[in-house]
Amino acid sequence: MGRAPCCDKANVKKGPWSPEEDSKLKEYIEKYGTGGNWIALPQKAGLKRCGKSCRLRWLNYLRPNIKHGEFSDEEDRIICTLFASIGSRWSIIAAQLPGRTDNDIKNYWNTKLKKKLMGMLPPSQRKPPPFPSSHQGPPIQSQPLSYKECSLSYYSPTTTKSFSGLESMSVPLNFSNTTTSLATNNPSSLFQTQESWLSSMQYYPVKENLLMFGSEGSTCSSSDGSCTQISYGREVKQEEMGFQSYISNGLEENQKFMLNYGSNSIGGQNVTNGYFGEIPLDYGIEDVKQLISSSSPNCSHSLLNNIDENKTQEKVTYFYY
DNA sequence: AAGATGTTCAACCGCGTATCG
DNA sequence: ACGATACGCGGTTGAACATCT
Repeated sequence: MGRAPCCDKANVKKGPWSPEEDSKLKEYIEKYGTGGNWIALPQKAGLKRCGKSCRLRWLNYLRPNIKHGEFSDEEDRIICTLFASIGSRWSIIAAQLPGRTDNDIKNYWNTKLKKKLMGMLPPSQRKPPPFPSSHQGPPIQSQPLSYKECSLSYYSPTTTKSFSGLESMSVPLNFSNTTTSLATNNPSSLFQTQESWLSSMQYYPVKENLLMFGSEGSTCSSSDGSCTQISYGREVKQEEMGFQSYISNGLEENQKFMLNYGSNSIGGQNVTNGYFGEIPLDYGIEDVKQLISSSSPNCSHSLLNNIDENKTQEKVTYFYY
């Protein structure tokens, strides 16, 4: 049995918004706010629209300070770098780009940026060998690496279940310059990009179980105007922890390094999309990482190098473990 | 000029999660 | 604790427009 519809589909208008509808919605929200209830809003505002439709229209088009038009090179860099790091977490990426919406960024990525990146590669590399995805073929690591062997891996302190579909995360990140082996099609590039990405970040222990990425001071924006950027302490909303990483034992002997891109689970067990789940794009995250690491220095290299110089230096990211 | 093909982007859909009673 | 409801997110669709043949 399916979920109950959020509104009476028969009595709501669909399709493009008319200028009249736009002004009705805008006027109402500017006057009364959303009231925290999008479902009831259209009726109050005199609109024959679904609440979700109103919300989307407001967030993606009508709300103040929305930026339309071309993306700057700087924005390109941020998008590429974040995509390489966290995958298609568009709302998080949007939070780093004031005035841009997740929908905008998603569209921009899918229609332009992906192709732009591909164009930077030499022809022989434009279609990299398919990275073993989570749903095709055997896992990269059928046997979990020991923590000594694999300093970057998914780690769940609470479960011994296998990480089906997540094995692609078991990429060694060699902080201590020990040699490692990895069964990927292109381990060196992976390794290189993982390392270059992480080394491009500033990270340092703040407290015993807390690492801080970036630098101090933080402002943020997101598609709904709330602050969803990274995280701000243990009391942050769940959604703000979407970018959380649990890092343990990554920087010292006997330490384990773990990133968790899952929004709600230690060890990433509930990750269903984004980095380690389905990767529907023609060029997945690993491809992008490779692109970023291997394309021309004056462009792609700066993607990684400039991110913290220009943007994330203004951000602060706490990672609990 | 006209049809075919490609591109863009606003909007929709369904799912996971948070919140509330 | 549990079910109902609402929100937010990411993937997908399709109409409008642009470019090609």
